[in-house]
Amino acid sequence: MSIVETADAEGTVSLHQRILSDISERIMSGAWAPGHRIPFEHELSTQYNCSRMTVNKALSQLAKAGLIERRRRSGSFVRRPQSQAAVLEIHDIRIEVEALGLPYRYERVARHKRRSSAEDRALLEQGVAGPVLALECGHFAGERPFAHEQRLINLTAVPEAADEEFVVIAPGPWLIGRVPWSEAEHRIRAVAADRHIAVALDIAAGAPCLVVERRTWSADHPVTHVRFTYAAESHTLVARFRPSQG
Amino acid sequence: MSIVETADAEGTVSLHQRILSDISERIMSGAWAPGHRIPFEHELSTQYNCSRMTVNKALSQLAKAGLIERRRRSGSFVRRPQSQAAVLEIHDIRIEVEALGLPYRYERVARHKRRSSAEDRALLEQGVAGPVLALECGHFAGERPFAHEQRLINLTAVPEAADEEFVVIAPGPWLIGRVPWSEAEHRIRAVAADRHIAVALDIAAGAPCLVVERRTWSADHPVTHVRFTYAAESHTLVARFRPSQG
DNA sequence: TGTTTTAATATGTATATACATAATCGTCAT
DNA sequence: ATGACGATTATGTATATACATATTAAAACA
Repeated sequence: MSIVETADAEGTVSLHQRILSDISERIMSGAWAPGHRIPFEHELSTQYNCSRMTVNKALSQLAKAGLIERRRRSGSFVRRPQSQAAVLEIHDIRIEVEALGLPYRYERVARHKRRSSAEDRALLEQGVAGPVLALECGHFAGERPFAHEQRLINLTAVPEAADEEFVVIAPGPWLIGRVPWSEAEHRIRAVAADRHIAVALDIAAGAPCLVVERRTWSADHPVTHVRFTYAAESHTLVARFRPSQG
Repeated sequence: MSIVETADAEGTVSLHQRILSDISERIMSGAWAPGHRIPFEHELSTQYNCSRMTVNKALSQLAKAGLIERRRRSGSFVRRPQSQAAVLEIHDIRIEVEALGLPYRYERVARHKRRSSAEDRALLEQGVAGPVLALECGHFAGERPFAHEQRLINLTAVPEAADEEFVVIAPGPWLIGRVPWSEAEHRIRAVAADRHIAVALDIAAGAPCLVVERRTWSADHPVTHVRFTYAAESHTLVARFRPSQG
C-alpha cells in the first residue's frame, strides 16, 4: 500500500492529501534526494495558500511513513531508504484456490486433544504445560492436494476450540474473527518432503516444498501454531513492496 | 510495528497518542469485539476533557491503520481482521550473514552486457528491447555458499551500471541509494536445484531451495530483476505480523 | 578567546470554530 | 405501504490561534 491514497473518480482529494502526494512524488522520483531539506511548513502553507495545520498534517504523515525526518528548528529532511520491507498478504487458502478457478475442498485428517508436550510448548512458545488441540488437515484444489496443515491450538487461550470437531470448518477461518490477535510471526522456508508430507501432498519423498509457519499471540498469550506445507509447483507467495516504513 | 508509539522514559505521551493506545488496547484485548461501536468523538472528547479535534486525530489514525471503520452519521466500529498482512524485512545478504557470526564473501561469477532477449523482457516486464546487464554472483558465509544471485539490470534506466564491473561491490548495495525505487514485487517459492544451481550452492541436484525473486520499478520504469536462490538449510525468511492495514 | 545566556525559529500539540458531506430518521403526502 | 423530502447527526476537512519544546544562532560576559 502506498501512503498516497488513490483519488476517487472525480479526482477530489483533500488538500493535505495533495500536499502529501506532491512531496512523496518528488521524493520517489529522486527529484528530492535523501538529505534534501524540504520547504518549511510556513513556506508550504504560503505555496498552497493554506494554514500551517494543513501542511503539518501532511508532513506528520510523511514522517510517520518514514519518508522524511523532522528536526525542530532545522526543518524536514528526506530520509534515505532504510530497511526494505515488503508486505506479504496472507490469504485464506480457500480464497487462493478459488482464485485459481478450482473447486476447493477441505478435509480434517486427524484431531487429538492432549496435554502439551515439550515439543508442543516449543512450537507455541508456551511457558507451562496445558491442554492443546493438535489438528492435521488437507486442503485440495480440485482433485489435487494443495496444502497440508499441521496445527496446534492452545486450549488455555481458546477453550471453545475443544468443543469443535473441525470437520466442516477449517481451523483458520474458525479462529479468525473469534480470537483477536495482537501479534504473529511467520517463518518461510523450503524443505524436502518427508514420507508423511509426500503421501499427504501426493508428491515424491524428497521433493521441494514451501513451508509457511505462523505463530499467533493474543495479548501475550500464545494462541496457535500452524505449519502449511505446499508442493513446490503449486504455490508462490507474492509480496508487494513498501518503500519507506521507519 | 505497532501503531501505538512507545512512550519515552518519563512516560510523557501526547493526549491523542494516549487516546489512540487506550482504544487500540481495548480492541486488541478483545474487550471491544469486531462490530462494536466505539464512543462518538464528542463522547470521547468529554471523557478525556479535550477538544473533538484531538479525538479526531486519534480515531483517524486508528481508521488508517485499519483497526476501526468510520461511518458518517453512524459512528466508528471495530473492524474484523481482514486481509492478514505480514511485513517481510528484506535485509542485505551481507548483514544477514554477518548476523550469523560468519565472515561474508562476495564473488562476481559472470557479467554480460547484451540487448534484452524476449526472456529478459519478460523478467523485467520491459516493453521494448534495450541494453541490459546480466550478472551472476555468489554470496558466501564462511567457506559455504549462502546464496546465488542472478540479476538483470535495465541499462536504459540505469546507464551508469554499464561502467561498473561489480567485482568488488555487489549489485544490490550498488543500486540501493543510487536508484530511487518506487515500487517492487517479490515472489517467493520452493524449487528443486537444477544442475547449475547445485554446483553454485554445492548441494545435490534436486535438493530443495528457497527462491526469492524481486522486480523493481522506479517511476514506472523497470530497473532490475533479481533472483536469489538459497539452499534449504541455510535460510528462513522471518516476517513480523501486522494486524490491520486497510 | 572561550563560555554562558538569551533570543530566534521550526516543529509539536491542542483549542475553538466553521462549514462540508454522507447517512439515517421521521414526517408527510401519495 | 411506499416514496420523497427535509431535519438531524457524526464524521471530514480546514482555519486561526496559542503555547510548549527542542535546537540553533547570536549576543553578552568572563
